[in-house]
Amino acid sequence: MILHIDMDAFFASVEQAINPRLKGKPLIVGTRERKLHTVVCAASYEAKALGIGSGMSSEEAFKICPDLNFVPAEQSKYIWTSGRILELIKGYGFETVYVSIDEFQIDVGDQGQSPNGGCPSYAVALAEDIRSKIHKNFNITASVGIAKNCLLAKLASKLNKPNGVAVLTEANLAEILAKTPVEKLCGVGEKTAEIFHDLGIKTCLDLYAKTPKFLERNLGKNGLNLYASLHSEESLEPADDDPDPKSVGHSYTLPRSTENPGFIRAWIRLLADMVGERLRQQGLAAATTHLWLNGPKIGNFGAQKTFPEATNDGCEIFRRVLVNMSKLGPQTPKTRALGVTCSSFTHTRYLPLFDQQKSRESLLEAVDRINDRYGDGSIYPAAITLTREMP
DNA sequence: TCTGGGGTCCTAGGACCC
DNA sequence: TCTGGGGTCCTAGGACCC
Repeated sequence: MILHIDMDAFFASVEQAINPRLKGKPLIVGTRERKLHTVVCAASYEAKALGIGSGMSSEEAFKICPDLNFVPAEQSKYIWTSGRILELIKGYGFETVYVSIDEFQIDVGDQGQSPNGGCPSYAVALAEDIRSKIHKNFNITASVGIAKNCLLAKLASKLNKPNGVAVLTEANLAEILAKTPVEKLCGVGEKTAEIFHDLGIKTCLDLYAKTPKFLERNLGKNGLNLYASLHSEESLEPADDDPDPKSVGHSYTLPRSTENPGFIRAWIRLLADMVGERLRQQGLAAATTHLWLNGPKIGNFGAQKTFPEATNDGCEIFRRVLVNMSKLGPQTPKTRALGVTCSSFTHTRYLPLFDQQKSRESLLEAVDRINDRYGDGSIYPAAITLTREMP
């Protein structure tokens, strides 16, 4: 049996735990400092009760509830809390997997299963114990789903949210899957759901009954994977808690579209710098840079290029992004949003050090130390100050 | 008036190598 | 000179997740 542990309204709950004044009140956590031009990253259950949900623009949320409390997201708090919760769960001694910042899975083996498909009381007792410890230690609630595999356990965790436990057993599986729309299943998004509906698959039970051949014919590898995850009875694979990232990027949506090339270049420079700083923090250097632009005329434009040497210097990343941008021609297109992403990493400890790079590296080290000590943005390239609208 | 920001994985075609 | 078959790397784009 697998237990899927899912924090309830995680970011919002952490903020309410830190600031008791926010307890019991409608609250949203936004993606930016300012409460306008942001979207809801997490909503407290008090806000959800009013019809506010994540993904909604904050303007819309404030229209529904003018006294809404707003807190800008601060990743470090959630990462810290997430890490402590992971430690707590690992303390039980089962195979544990970190799924995402607010989700964890443990494999309790056969102990959770009783012979005739009845209630696996051991797993339920364990789930309640974990939930109460999380509540006691962090003052936030969690919901737990219990089932024979990860995908079904994750599905189950949503059934009695918030602050509840749900168990899928052989005895109740069909009944519950029949009541659950197929798009609730992780891995079934908008496009896949559309295909399923055309095939007459409406509920999770409809999907559960299909053969692997049928799913492969209609969805390719994705269908085959879905079948495997849905029917799997394998134990949890040990996974690395902190694997190296595959890509690191930053993007930003401007308040309005602009064609001002200096403005756009300054933003690219800033984003490149932010990416470089994060790469250095993680001891990584990247060979591939990717530029993404979005505008009314161009739609989504992406261009990536791989260079022979890896870098984590914001200035160099910026130069490389400009190479990508030249694919657009000499004219700067009207731009609404832009992003810089790096990938194809090597660890800096394996990187050869050339003499001419040494002074550049000590400069970057000094910049990082200053920003570390006095806060991000204490020192930055002058090229970024081209416009007063920069944060 | 579109609607943020951070990611992963998969597919498919082209270039290039043996 | 043409042709086959096997493989890797790179780029672009789509779908999905939190």
